[in-house]
Amino acid sequence: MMIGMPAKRPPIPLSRERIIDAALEIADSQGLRRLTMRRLGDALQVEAMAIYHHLPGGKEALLDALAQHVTTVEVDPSGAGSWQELAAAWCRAGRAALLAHPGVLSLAMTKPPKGSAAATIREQTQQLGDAGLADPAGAVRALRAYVFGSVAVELQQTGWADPKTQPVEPDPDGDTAFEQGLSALIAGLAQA
Amino acid sequence: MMIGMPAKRPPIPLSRERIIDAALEIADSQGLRRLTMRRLGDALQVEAMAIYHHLPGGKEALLDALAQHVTTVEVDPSGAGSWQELAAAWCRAGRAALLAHPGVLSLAMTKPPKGSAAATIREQTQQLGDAGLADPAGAVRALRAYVFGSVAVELQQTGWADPKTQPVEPDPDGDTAFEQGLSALIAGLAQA
DNA sequence: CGGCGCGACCTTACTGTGTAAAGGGCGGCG
DNA sequence: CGCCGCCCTTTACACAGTAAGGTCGCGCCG
Repeated sequence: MMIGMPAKRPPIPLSRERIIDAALEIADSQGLRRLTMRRLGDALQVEAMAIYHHLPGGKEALLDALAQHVTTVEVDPSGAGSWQELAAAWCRAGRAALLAHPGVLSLAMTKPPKGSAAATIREQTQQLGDAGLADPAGAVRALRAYVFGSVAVELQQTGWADPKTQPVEPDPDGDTAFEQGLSALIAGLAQA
Repeated sequence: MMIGMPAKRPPIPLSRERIIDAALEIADSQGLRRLTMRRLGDALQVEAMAIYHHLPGGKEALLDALAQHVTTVEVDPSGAGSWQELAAAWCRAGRAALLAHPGVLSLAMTKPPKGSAAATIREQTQQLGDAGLADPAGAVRALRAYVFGSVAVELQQTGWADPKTQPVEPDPDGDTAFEQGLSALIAGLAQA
């Protein structure tokens, strides 16, 4: 009797997009360590091995894709009057993308940028150069460093990983701390 | 015949210190993903389970210890004439400690600081406050962010993880890039 | 000097994980 | 109607972390 046979075809047909979204949700809600092929399969109502069909390269490729996802942003340069504003806009966008998925921050910082992530960096460099900044490559490097570090420190202090530990005194919230350091950095870059 | 019996006692008696050192070496040379209890045991000429005796808490505790190890530094404030110099000294020390063990950077940035790592932060804040800086907490936060991010970006660009990928143009070496951004940040903090 | 207790290490065993390999079944094309 | 190819599942294996319990050797007490 074929009545109760477990549907061979999944409810909706699985795609790279869906896989990455589900992976992000698991990583964010339960931590990277608990992001597992089988668990990911469960979330997608599919056996773990089905994932390999849409993501050749297995888990390594998945992690690369996640890193890429949170380091790919776009900024419209037309809204900025000066390179300072433009730089700030890029930094805020970058920070927002990283903060949106705290679970994969360590991947974003560790994995070398490829594909769209590398393209993002090139675009940012291009725009800042066009906006009149001398040595845009150096500036982008410093700005990226600050954005990465800021988000890392912010997540540390909000005690995102590990429950228990955060006996640090009440900070100013992350936003204002970020803006303060950011304007300091940009001011410093101006007189370089 | 007791001649060939595998020595029950290891050549040298295993200690928390030795465990952490061996773990750092494995993580640096082969990557965090290959740092395994059994492999660590092999490196120490011991079965994996022996480690648990000296490191209650297992792998989680080990990773915490590693993170702590690369975020614990000391700086002698007597050599600095201004808070600017002092801040720079702290940043250089922090960067050196992180660069010394690239394999565990992601842990250092992810895990909330505990124990000696937290003490390091408190000490830095204290010293900068004593040196006349207003809002030392905010400054330390910004500086730490920049140091973390700088090292991350530097390791990305030297292609530390993943072989293949680093089609970025030849950068200025990490040292000078770091110093440039650092002086920019400190200059910006001065006029805040 | 003989036993003995205890701490450092080992053995075994179980659950989970990544992934290669091979097996289905459902849709469409001839 | 039969067959093929795509997606997904099944099965299998090497290796991960770690709980439980065994074993050896050292040092201490009598």
